[in-house]
Amino acid sequence: MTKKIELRSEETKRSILAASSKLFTEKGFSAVSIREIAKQAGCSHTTIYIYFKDKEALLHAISMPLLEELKQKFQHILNHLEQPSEAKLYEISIEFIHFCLIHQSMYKILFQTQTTRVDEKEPESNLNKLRNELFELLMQSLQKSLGLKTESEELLEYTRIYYYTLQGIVTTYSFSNEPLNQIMKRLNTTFESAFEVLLLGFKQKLNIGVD
Amino acid sequence: MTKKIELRSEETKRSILAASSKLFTEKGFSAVSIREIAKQAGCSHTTIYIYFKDKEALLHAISMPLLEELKQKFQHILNHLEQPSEAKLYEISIEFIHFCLIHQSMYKILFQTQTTRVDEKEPESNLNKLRNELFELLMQSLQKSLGLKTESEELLEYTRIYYYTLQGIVTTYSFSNEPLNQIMKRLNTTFESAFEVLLLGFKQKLNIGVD
Amino acid sequence: MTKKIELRSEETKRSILAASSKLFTEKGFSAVSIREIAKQAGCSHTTIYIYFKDKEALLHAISMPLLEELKQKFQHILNHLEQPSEAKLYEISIEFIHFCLIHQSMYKILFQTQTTRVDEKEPESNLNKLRNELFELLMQSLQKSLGLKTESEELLEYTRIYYYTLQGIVTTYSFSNEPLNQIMKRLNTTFESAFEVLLLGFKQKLNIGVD
Amino acid sequence: MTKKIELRSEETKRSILAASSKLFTEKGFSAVSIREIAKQAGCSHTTIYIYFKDKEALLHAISMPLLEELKQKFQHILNHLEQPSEAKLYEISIEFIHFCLIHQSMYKILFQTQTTRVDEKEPESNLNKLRNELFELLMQSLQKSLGLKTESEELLEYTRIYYYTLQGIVTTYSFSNEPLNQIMKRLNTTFESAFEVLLLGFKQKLNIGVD
DNA sequence: CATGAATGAGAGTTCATTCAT
DNA sequence: AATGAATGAACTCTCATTCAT
Repeated sequence: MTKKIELRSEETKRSILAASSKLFTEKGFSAVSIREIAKQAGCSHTTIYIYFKDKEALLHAISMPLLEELKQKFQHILNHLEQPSEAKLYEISIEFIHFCLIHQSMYKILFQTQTTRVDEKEPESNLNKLRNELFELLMQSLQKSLGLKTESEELLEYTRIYYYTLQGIVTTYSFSNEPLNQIMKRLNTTFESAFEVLLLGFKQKLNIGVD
Repeated sequence: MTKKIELRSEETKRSILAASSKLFTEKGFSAVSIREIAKQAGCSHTTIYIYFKDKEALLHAISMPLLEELKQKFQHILNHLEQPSEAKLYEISIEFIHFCLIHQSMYKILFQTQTTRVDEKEPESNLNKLRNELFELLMQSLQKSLGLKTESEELLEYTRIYYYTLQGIVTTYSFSNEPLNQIMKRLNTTFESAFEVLLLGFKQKLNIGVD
Repeated sequence: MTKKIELRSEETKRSILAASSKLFTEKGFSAVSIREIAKQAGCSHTTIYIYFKDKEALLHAISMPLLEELKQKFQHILNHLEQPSEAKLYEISIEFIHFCLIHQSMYKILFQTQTTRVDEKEPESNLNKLRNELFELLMQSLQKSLGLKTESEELLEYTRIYYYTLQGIVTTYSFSNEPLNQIMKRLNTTFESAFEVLLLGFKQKLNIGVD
Repeated sequence: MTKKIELRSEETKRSILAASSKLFTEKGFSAVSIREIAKQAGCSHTTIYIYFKDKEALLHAISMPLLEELKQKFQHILNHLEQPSEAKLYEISIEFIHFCLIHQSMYKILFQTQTTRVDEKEPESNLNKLRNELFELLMQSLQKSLGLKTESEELLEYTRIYYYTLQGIVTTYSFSNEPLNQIMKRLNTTFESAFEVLLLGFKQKLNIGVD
């Protein structure tokens, strides 16, 4: 009996999450109204308030699985693919860019929002934790590409630089109206070049430092 | 006689601009209401409509001088400072980052908004023009640092890459709550390193290409 | 359970319709504000937007039943009354004039507004359809009074002329401040005469045409 | 000295009147703003308030000359044209219809508004006086066409009926979006027919009455 | 668990009008 | 005589949210 209800409840919650995810991604957080989400989710707008304190809580609930998904992609590339380290780094990077451009309007929230709400401890720190994990994976990949020691100062620094460039690319291309495919194509050549430049720079700088 | 009035009018307009500038910067464009601006400016909200067609017009009126100011800083560094090219590029970059972080929430509008309003030609294209000019100045500075030919393909590509990194840094640090001074300090070491890496990378890649 | 709620909802909707109807009739469409309606209806102004998309939708919701009612009166006179055709025509006409004068300020909307909104097909075309049906009934009545063929050119023309005169009477008397009863009385003699003149004219013209 | 100023003043007033007249005619009274008039008149909107108490006063100041103009056309047709009486009546009628359709949006004010404002005695009664004079001229023309006695009861009644039809035609065609030329063409055949019908009816009724 | 009903706050914008000059 | 500056009231409409059921 109760199980049935619980199941239904779960389902409703999931459909709300799916709807918000879709809409936020398409139109951006503040451009989507609660009623719109409810309509898409096939429930009343009041129902949303049963599961989520407010609009922002909903947002955070969405962010997690998205980032989780990205993390798994990263891990898969790192662990299950038979490729040289650099190729893996390249692939991870493209994956990251692609992911950010797909979730254009969520992007800001996913990567840039300060997790301010301290009252509800858990969800925020979790989000932060995930972000850090993604960064760690990127670092790990860069480390292998450059043959650096695991915990060196340089590694952290270089990863940051690398990460900035990725972010910069995303922000720049974020506001184009072209379809994603085209953007990714146009972007590919530029990124390839950027990738080369950065790796060359890193290596060169390491050599100099050694001297 | 009339001068007094004109002066008062000018003052009102200025106070509106100052208020909007402040508020937009603090809270972002759409989070600020016309009435809020009026209160801050010390006038009625209808008065704003005397001077500016609508909210967006107000925004553009603010954007232009800001970018103009930045452009002049760029030009000053490029033309009037006695420094090696690389030092100039470095300084321009820091200036750019600093500027973007000061105008945090305006940033998006200043650099990332598609200029959609095509009906009224002037204001928008002017904004775009300014943006391009800023990019040109950056390109020019990079060109001199790398000793490249003025219109080479590589130059454009490298400038893009360089610009991405700047953007990336800005976006990353944009959402910190630290005071600007501290951010700039923290950021300085990282950027110094990034700067080195990029230039090394560019040069290396040019050499390889030559071979 | 739910029935109670539904009933309340229905009641609210009805009270909104009643209020708008009253106010529009008294003061004219654009002179009435949504908040005014809400106050009269005893609800918040936002509630109105729950039931009606916007002000215009509200207007149409009012118009339809009114015209429907008039149409039924027409039909009742035509079909259920034992009277000579001319008497029926006379009665229909008086009914029409009466109706228009009761709904003074709605009059313009009911009969004269171009139905511009083409995007949402239904409501508008329905209104137009109703208008045409009323005209058809009038035509039918005139046809029987004159003994004309159903689809003749003359019939259409004469109905137009007849309709103009009705409209003219309404417009003329529309702006008097007298109570409706008195107007109708004053108007009666004049209309009786107009009725005679027109019918005589029509018949005479038909005879001449025949010769 | 003073004369020059007075002249200028007169001129300003005239330009305001001209502007309002044009705009009211084009867009209707309430759709025109004071500022719009001022712009068209080439003066400040505050200037308007020097000459006219408020928007409505402006409206009444415009009405008079317009009606005056129409009256003169009527008189010209009646007195200076060499045509049979019926032709003159026809022409007057067409003139009337034409006038009303040109001044579409003023129409309501010109012919239908109750002159309520009693505080300023003069202008209103003048407007009413003019309206009556126009009606008188129409009556006079009809009287000659029917060969009736000047002050007969029938004449008044028939003129009313005739006037209703004119009004009805105007109201009906008022809301078309076609250009005036086309409307007048379409309207011509219908009116010709209506004219015939009415005159035939009048004459017939007179004959019957005599018998 | 879920919902329709209802709301207050607030958004941008326009208006006729007044005041000081 | 004429004006630019400035205002308050009002407009339609949207929103996130709460309440009673």
